Amino acid sequence: MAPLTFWKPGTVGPGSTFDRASEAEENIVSYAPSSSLLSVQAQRERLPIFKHKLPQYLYEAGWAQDGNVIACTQPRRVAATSVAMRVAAEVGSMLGDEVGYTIRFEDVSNKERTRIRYLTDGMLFREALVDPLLSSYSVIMIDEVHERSVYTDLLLGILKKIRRKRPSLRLIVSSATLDASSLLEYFRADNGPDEAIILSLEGRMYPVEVAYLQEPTPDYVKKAAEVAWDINSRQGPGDILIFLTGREEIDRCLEELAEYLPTRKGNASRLTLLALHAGLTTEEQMRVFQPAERGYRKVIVATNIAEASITIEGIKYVVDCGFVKLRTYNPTTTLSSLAVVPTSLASAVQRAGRAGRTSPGICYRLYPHHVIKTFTKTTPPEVTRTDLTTPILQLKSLGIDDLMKFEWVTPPPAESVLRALEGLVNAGMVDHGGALTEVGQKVAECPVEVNIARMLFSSKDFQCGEEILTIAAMTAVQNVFVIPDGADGALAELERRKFTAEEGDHLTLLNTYNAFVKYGKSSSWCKNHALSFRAMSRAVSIRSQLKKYMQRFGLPLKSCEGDAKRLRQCLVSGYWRNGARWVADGTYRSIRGNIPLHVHPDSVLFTRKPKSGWVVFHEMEETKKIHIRILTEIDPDWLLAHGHKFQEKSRS
DNA sequence: GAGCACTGC
Repeated sequence: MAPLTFWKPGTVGPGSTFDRASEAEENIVSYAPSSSLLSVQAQRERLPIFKHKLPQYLYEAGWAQDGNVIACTQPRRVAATSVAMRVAAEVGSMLGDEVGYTIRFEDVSNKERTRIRYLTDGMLFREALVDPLLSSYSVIMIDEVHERSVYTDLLLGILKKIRRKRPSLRLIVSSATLDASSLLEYFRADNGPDEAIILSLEGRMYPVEVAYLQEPTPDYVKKAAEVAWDINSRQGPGDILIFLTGREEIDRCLEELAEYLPTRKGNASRLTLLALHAGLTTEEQMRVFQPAERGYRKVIVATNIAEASITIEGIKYVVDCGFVKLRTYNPTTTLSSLAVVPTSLASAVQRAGRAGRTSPGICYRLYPHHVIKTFTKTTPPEVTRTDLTTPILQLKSLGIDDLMKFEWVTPPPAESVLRALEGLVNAGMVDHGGALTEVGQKVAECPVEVNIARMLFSSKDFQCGEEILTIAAMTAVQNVFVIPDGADGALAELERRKFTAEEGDHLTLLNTYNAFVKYGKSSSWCKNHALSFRAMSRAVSIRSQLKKYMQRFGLPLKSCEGDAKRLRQCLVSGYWRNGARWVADGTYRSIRGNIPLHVHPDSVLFTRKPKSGWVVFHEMEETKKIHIRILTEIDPDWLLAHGHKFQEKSRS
C-alpha cells in the first residue's frame, strides 16, 4: 500500500487556525460587568469556573433563597439527567430533592424542595406556555447554545422579552463555539447595566494535532478505511473514531476494513470493528463503550451521533471525512431535504476534539488544508432550516402575535414564517386575522404536529379516537422496524409482514402497536419480530401522554371496531394536503404541484399499487429522490370532502 | 423500483 500523504500544520505547512482550539480550557471569555454573578466568581478567587459547577455556586451564593429556583437547560434528555445526577451527588442531595430534573415523561423534581433544576430546553419553553414570565426562576442557564436547536433559539427569544418585564431574572448563556460578543450584544441591546450574562467557552482536555490530506480524495469512505488501517500499522495504542455521513457509508467502510484484516502485520493490533448510528438497537450502541479486549484496538465508524450526543472515552485518533448529512427545508415547496454537505468549521473542531478526551490525540481530516477556508463558520441554526408550523403556533399561544417583531437570535426566512401561518390558517388553528382559534389554543399545548392534532380532533366525528391515538403515537417515533443487513434482514422482513395491513402503513403501525401490547410489551418479543423495543416503549409513553390531552379536550376514546374506512377518512382529515395519485410507472404525483414522488422502501405499499390509485402520506423528504413515507390508500372523494379549500384554490 | 443525519415536546 502506498504511504499516506498527510501534513500537519505547524510541522510541515503553514500554521493552522486550529492551534488555538487545542489549547482552550474551559473558561469564561465574556461577561457583563456590574452583575451580582461576579461576586460568585470573586468568592472562588477567580479559579477556573467549571460550567457544571455554576448552578452549585449560585445556589451556595443564595440565588435559590425565598423559593427561587435555578434552572439549567440542555438540548438533550440524557444530558439533563446525567448532569443532574452528577450535581446531586456533589451537593449531597438525593436526586429529585434539592437537585432534580424534568424531561418529557420524567419529572424527578420536587415542587417545594428542588432548588437546582435541570431540564430540556423544550420543557422550559413549554413551561412558559403556562407561566409566561417563568416566575419561579431566579437564574436560568441555557447550556450548549452553540448547537442552536429550535427550542434553544425560541427560549433565548422569549427570555429577552421576559427580562424586560422581569429584570431581576438572571441569564447565563453557555456556548462552546458561538461568537460570544454577538450573543452578548443580542441581550444587551436594550437592557440596562444590570444585565447578567456569562458566556463560557469550553475546551477539550488534551491537545489534538490536526493532519490534512495533501490531495483531495475521490472516495472518502475507502480513504477512511485506508487511514484507519495505516494508523493501526504505524501509530501507538488508542482507539479510532471515524466520522461518516450515514448508515450506508458506515457499512461500506466496515466492509473495506474487514478486507484489510488478513493483511495484518505481526506487531499491529487486532481490530474490533464497530458501527455507531441512531438506527441501531440500544444494545448495539452500548458495544462502543466496552473497552477493547487485550491486543485489540477499537475502530468505531459513526455518524454525527458521535459528535455531540454520544461521548466515547479512550479515543486517540479521529478520522473526519469532512461531510455531514444535514436537513434543510424549502418553505416554498414545503419540502424538506436531507443532503450531504461539507461540515462547518465549528463541527470540524468538535469532531477533532473527540480525539483528546483522555490523552493527546490526532485528527486526520480527509481533505486538503485549503478546503477548510470554504467551510461556513457554524452550521446554520435549525430555525432557519425547518418547518416552523408548531413553533409559531406556540409563539402565538404565548401572546406573541407579531412574528416579524419577535426578536429571533437568527431570523428564519420570512417565507418560512408565512408558510407556517398559512398552514395554521388552513388547519383552523389561526383565524384570518392572525389570532389563535379555540382549537389552536388547545393544540398549542399538545405535543403533536398540527396535522396529527387535526385527526385527534376529528376522531370525535369518525368515532375512532382509540385507534387514531395509537397511530398518532406510532408516527411520532422513528426506527420502529429494525432491519439488519444480509440474511437476518430478509428474516426480519418476513417478521414485519405479519403486521402488514392491506390499507397501508398507518394500519400496519396500529397492528404492530396492538400486538406489542397484547404480547406483554416484552423486549424479547420485539427482538423476535424485528421491532425496536426502545421505539415501541416510547410509543406507549407518548400514547398515554396524548390520551390525557384527549381526555382534557373532551375527545372520546371510541374504537372504530375494525371499520378501517372510518379510520382512513379520519386520517384524511389531517393529511388532506398530503394526497398523491399513482401513475403507471409506479411513482406518484402530489396533488399539490403534481410533483413526482417515490414510495419509500420501508412502506408496505412499496411493492403494491393501491386499488383506488390514491394515497395520503405522513411526510415527504428529498434525498436522491423525493420519497413519501407512511402511506395509506384512500378514496379520492375523501380529499374533496376534507380538502375543499385546497380544491377551490387549485381551480381558481 | 431500493433506502433516515440528529434532537425535542
